[in-house]
Amino acid sequence: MARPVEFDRDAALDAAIKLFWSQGYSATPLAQLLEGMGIGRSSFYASFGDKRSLFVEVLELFAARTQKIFAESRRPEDVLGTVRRFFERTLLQVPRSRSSRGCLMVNTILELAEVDAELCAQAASALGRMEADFEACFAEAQQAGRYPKDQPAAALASHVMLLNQGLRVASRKRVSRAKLQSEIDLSLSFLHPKRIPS
Amino acid sequence: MARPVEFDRDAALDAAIKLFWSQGYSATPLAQLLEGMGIGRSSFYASFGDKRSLFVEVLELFAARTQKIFAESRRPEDVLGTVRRFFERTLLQVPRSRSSRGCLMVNTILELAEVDAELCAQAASALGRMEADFEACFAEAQQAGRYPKDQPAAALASHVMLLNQGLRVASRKRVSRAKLQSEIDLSLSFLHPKRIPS
DNA sequence: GTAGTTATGGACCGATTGGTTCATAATGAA
DNA sequence: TTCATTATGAACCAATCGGTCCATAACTAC
Repeated sequence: MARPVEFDRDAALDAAIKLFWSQGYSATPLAQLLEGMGIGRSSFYASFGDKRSLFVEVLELFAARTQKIFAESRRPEDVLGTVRRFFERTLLQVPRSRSSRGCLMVNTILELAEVDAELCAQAASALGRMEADFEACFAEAQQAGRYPKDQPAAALASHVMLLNQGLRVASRKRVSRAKLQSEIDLSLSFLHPKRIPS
Repeated sequence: MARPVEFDRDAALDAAIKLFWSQGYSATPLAQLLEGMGIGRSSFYASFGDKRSLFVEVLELFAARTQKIFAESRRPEDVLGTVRRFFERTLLQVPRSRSSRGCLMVNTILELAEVDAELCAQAASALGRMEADFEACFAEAQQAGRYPKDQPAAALASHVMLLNQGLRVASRKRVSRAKLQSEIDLSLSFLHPKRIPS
C-alpha cells in the first residue's frame, strides 16, 4: 500500500556492526555509516531512528551473535574445552581483520565508561550474561565431579571473563596469531586441575 | 627578557592526564582541556602545540609514572609479590575515581586502534616495556631457582600483561573493590608454583 | 486512471569541532 | 623610558558533527 523499502535491513545492520566494531561509536561519523550501509540519510533516520539507537541495536545484535558462538562452543562434559573453543573460534578461526577488532562490548565499555553510562551498562550487562553462562558451565562440572571445588564457580567464570577481556585487548594491538594461541594455551593450562596425590 | 608564563606547566599536564585518562582522546574536547588546565587557547597552542601533541606528551608521562610504580613495587627476591603489589597499588590502594579510569595505554589502544596507528603504537610500545620488565623479573627468579622453568619467562610476562589488561577493563566497569581483590588473588594463585612431589 | 501511504534524495540547519589571527599585556635589557 | 620579546585573551575561521525538512518517487488499493 506504499513504497517498499529498497535496502536490505540486515545487510545494512551488518555494515554498521563492522564500522562500530572496528572504529568505535564516536569515531564513526554518520556519513560513513550511510556510505557503508548503502542508504541515504532519510532512510537511515526512518529505519533506525538515530545514531545512538542504531548503536543500541548493533550492540544487542553483537551480543546475541557472541552468545550464539558460545552456545555452539559449549560441550557439557568439557568446561575447559568450551572455554578454549570459544576463544579459538572468536580469535583464531576468523580472518585477522575480524579478530583485530576485539570485542564490541569490551571496546564500548572502555570508550564510553565516562561518556554514556547507559550504553556502557548495556555492554556490561551483555558481558554479565556471558559470565553467568560460564559460571553455569563450571558449576555443572563441579557438581559432576569433573572439576575441583576449591574455587567457587563464580570466581572461575569471573577469571575467564578477565582472560577474555585481556585477550580482546591483545588482539586489538595486532599481535600475531601464534602469540594469541600461546596466550590461550598458557591461560588454560593454569585453569587445568592439578592432580595432587592425596 | 619577555613576558613570563603565568601557569604551572606540570599542573596543566596533570589536569590533561586526568581528562584524557577518564574520557579518552576524541571524547575530550579542546574547550574542556583548556578549562581543566586553566589556560587560554593561545597559551595552549604556544606551549603544547596541538591537541594531538599534548596527548603524545600525556601518554609518555603516564607511561613513565606507571613504570615508576612498577619500579617501586619490584622486589628482586619475590616475583609474584612484585606483580601483586603492582596490581594492588594501581587498582586498590587508590581512590575509586582513579582506579575506575583503567590504564591510559590500554584505553588508547582500544579507542584508536583503527583510527590513529601512531598513537596506538606509542601506547603499545609503553605496554611492551612493561612486559619486558616483568619478563626480566621472571627470568631472574627462574635463574635463581625461585620459580619453575617449565614456562618461558616471556610467556609468563605476557600472561601477566593479559591479566593487567583484563583487570583494567574490569576496573572501568566499576566492579567492587572486593571483586577486583578476589580477581587478583585468584589470578596470582594460578601463577603460584604447585609443588608436585617428585 | 486517482488517492493514500511510505521511502528516498538533497538541501538545509544550528551546534560543536580543532585551529588561527591579532591586538594587547607583561616582562627584561638598553 | 623605550624597545624587543613573549604570553595572553578574544574574536574569528572553515570543517565537520548529528539531525531535520520537504518535494518527489514508488508503490497498493480502489
